[in-house]
Formats: sequence, structure tokens, C-alpha cells
Amino acid sequence: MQDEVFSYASPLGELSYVWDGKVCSGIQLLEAPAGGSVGNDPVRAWLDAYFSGAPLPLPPIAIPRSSFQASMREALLAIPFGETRTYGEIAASLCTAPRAMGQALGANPLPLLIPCHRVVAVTGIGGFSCGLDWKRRLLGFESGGTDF
DNA sequence: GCATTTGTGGCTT
DNA sequence: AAGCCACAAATGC
Repeated sequence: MQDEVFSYASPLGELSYVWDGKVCSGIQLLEAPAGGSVGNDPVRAWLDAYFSGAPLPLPPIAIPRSSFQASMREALLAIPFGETRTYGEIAASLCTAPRAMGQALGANPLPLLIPCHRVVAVTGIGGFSCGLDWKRRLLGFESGGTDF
């Protein structure tokens, strides 16, 4: 299984992801174009759909290290496109503490695919592991409309 | 209203 | 096992 890193130029910015032939095992949101090769795989298809405003079910992604992250993933995926939840909401839904959510989300190896950007703090936008700038753009994109 | 403190639980090393 | 953290509610000012 060879890991391959693909890049994808979204309307919101440059990103790259790791496709190992079967599942997506990593993704990162970049600041500048990476200029790598563009893959032809479910992840790319998903990104295509997502950035045209019609999100698809998630492509196969690597199983998180802990089962907790799996539950977290479910909770996050339950957030509809264009909606947001607070860390507290998710925490309550998982019967855990909000602070744990912050840590768990920050440790999320698959931002964007798992919509951690739709989770905001009750006091503001919260944080984002791959740059707050991305999070703002994503939220603006999802809530503001698909005409980019 | 803003700054600090504290309860809290899973994550990383 | 210890420290870290992308929160939130409760105080203190």
C-alpha cells in the first residue's frame, strides 16, 4: 500500500491529502499552492462535490486511533452542511467535557472530511488546527452560499 | 463588559 | 503518568 500525497486546489485554498489506495489517512489544509499531482480517487470526488455545494457521503477514511474519536466523528457528521454546533453541544452529545472536545478535535487527523470546522466555541469561532483562516473561509462558504 | 479561575476529560509524549 | 488543550460556566473587577 503506497501512500500518495495529492493536492487539490479548492476555491477556498490549497489543500493536500494522503491516499493510500484504499482509504484517506490524512489531510492538511495549506496556505500556499503545493503544486503536486492531482489524484483521481474518492477523496477528490468528494472535494469536488463539497466545493460545489453538494457534499457527498464521506470517502473511506482511516479508522481513528481511539474509539472515542469514532463517536466524535459520527457526532460531527451529524451536523448538516451550513450548520454549526458548539463544542458544548458535541460534548453533551458524547457525554464528555467541552474541553476534551477541543483536544479531541485538535487531534483530529482528518479535518474537513470530518467537519471539525463546523464546531465553534460558544464565545466565538473557536480554534482550528490548520489555521483559523481556513475555518472562517469554510464557514463563510457553507453559510454564505455556494456562489464563489 | 472584560479578565481570571476552575471543573473537566481525552489526547500526546 | 504528567502535562496539554481548538471549552464553558462562574466569579471578580
